[in-house]
Amino acid sequence: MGRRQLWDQDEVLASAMRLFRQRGYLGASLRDIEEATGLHPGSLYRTFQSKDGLFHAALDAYNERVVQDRVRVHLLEPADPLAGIRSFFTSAIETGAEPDPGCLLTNTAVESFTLPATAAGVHHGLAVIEGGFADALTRARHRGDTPPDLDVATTAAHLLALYQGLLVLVRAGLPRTTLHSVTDGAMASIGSLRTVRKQDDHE
Amino acid sequence: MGRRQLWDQDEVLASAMRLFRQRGYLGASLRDIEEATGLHPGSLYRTFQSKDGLFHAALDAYNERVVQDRVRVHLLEPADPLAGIRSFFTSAIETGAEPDPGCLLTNTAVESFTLPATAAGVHHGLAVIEGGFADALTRARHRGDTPPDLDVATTAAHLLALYQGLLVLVRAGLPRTTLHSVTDGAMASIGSLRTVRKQDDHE
DNA sequence: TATTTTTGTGAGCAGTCGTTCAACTACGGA
DNA sequence: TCCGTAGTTGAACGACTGCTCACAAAAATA
Repeated sequence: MGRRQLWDQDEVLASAMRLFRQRGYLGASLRDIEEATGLHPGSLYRTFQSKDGLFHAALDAYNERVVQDRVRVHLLEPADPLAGIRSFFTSAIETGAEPDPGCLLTNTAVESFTLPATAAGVHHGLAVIEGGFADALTRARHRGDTPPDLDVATTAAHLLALYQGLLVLVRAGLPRTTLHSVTDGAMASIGSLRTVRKQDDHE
Repeated sequence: MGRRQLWDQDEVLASAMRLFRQRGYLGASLRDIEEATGLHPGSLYRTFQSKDGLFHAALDAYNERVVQDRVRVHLLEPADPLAGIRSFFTSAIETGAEPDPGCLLTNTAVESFTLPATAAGVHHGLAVIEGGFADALTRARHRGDTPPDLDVATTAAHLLALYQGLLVLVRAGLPRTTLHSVTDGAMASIGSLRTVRKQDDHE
């Protein structure tokens, strides 16, 4: 059935993902992509149709691999959900990369919000993170680690915003101490959001 | 002393600022800038030396006008500091512009972190916001609106991260209801951060 | 008025952008 | 072995990029 493909699609997407995280969509030229992936334009366009196509494939791969993995490891699986939430935050700070590539979702939301197909990918990734927070919070509540009337949904949205904000500050290059105090604030703020319904507040 | 300048520098910087907020640094071409400001390249380069130069001037103007104004109006001046903090958040949601241009600091931190001169401008703007939060929190504590042992510095960093995260979610185009619940979370979380050190806190 | 000094104008430069495509290479089936 | 098919290669395209500069226009000075 003809010649075999010489390259691995997962590897190529991983390289493209790395490049887009560091330089952004507009900042990564096709020459850069060529160098990073080792693919010549012909092969690239045969498979992904366009730069947009490659970007969306990379964004999907980011959601399916990086985001889902991180959510599973830190938010869904740990026996201690609150400790998991904390490690979810701290692991975003200590990436080791310099300069920090940040999160492709954050960067994409801010940079290329105009492309409509992109918005869907970003929304999906954010929803996965928010869902992970909600799951961890629900489990923490059942364990008695939070107030019983914790407003899980609102707290999950709150943590999502805090996490995205942390990634902005990471990207801005703020000192580690500041970033860690944001994590401390995130953990401390869990439990401050109760369901408003009946106020039976005793403490 | 020669011919007079026909254009107003503040107006030009305001137009450039608007364009950079919407499209980003890389997304705004010099032809776009020409159209937005009404300036021809010759005048632009005579005054600002380069596209970078114009961008930095626009970033400085953003810090000095937009950021400082917002901080003063919502965080420094209101008699009720907590209400001011709330309005600081909600006013970032209801901008009326579509799509929302977001915050030039957030966008710049994420997009063009490589340019070193840019980092200084971003850091400065973020510090102004954080300082505004700290001022409002201190005043709220003196009024008895927060626990007396509120950790002002950490809470200010916490609110800064939340605010930046909110701007990311705004830019991602999440529904208003989600954004408002982030604001609710921000307000509820104030007071959850106490000073850890065991000390004689009377005030 | 003539001269000097500053600013405005926009055609045009060299380089880069995303993209195409014709020639070439390797594989399966006849 | 030869053909049909799928994949690879890289030169080249028009459009666009940031930027320059020779020239025109207007104000201050002589």
